[in-house]
Amino acid sequence: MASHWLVKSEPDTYSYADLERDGRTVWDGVRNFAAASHLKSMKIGDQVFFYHSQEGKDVVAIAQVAREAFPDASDPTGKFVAVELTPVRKLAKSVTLADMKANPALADMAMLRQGRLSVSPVSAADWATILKMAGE
DNA sequence: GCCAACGTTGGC
DNA sequence: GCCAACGTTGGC
Repeated sequence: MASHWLVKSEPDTYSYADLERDGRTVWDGVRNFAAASHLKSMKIGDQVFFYHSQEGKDVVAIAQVAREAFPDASDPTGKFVAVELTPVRKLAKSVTLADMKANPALADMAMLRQGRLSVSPVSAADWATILKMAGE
C-alpha cells in the first residue's frame, strides 16, 4: 500500500521548477533522525507533496519516489540516507501554510505539529484534503 | 544515562 | 532580522 509524504525545500536552494528541469534528483542532505527514518520508509511509487519553505510557504506540486533509501554520499558519517524523486505534476493551485493551518481537518498533520521536520508522513485523508484545497 | 549548551530551521 | 522550537552533542 502506497504511502504519502511531504518534503520541504527552500526554492532558493532547490525548487520544484528545478526538479522539472532536472527530471530526477537525489534527495540528500537530510540530517535529522526523524526525517531520515521517514526517508527509509518511502517506497518506489509513493507520492510526495513538494513544499516550498521560506519563499512561498506553500505546497506547489507532487513528486514521486523513484529510488528507495540508499546511503547519502554527502554524509561523511554514513548514518543518513537519501532517496531519488521525479516530478509528477504541479498542483492546479498551491496550498499555503496559512490555508493548512486554517483547516481544522489538518490539525494533526505532522508538518503542522512539528514545523521543522523536513520530511513528514501525510495520511490518506490529509492527502485528499490538500488535493481538494488545491482545486483538484 | 541525564541534562545543559549549542546549532539549525523556519515562521513571522 | 529576530525569535521560538526542537534535535543533537558532549560533559559529568
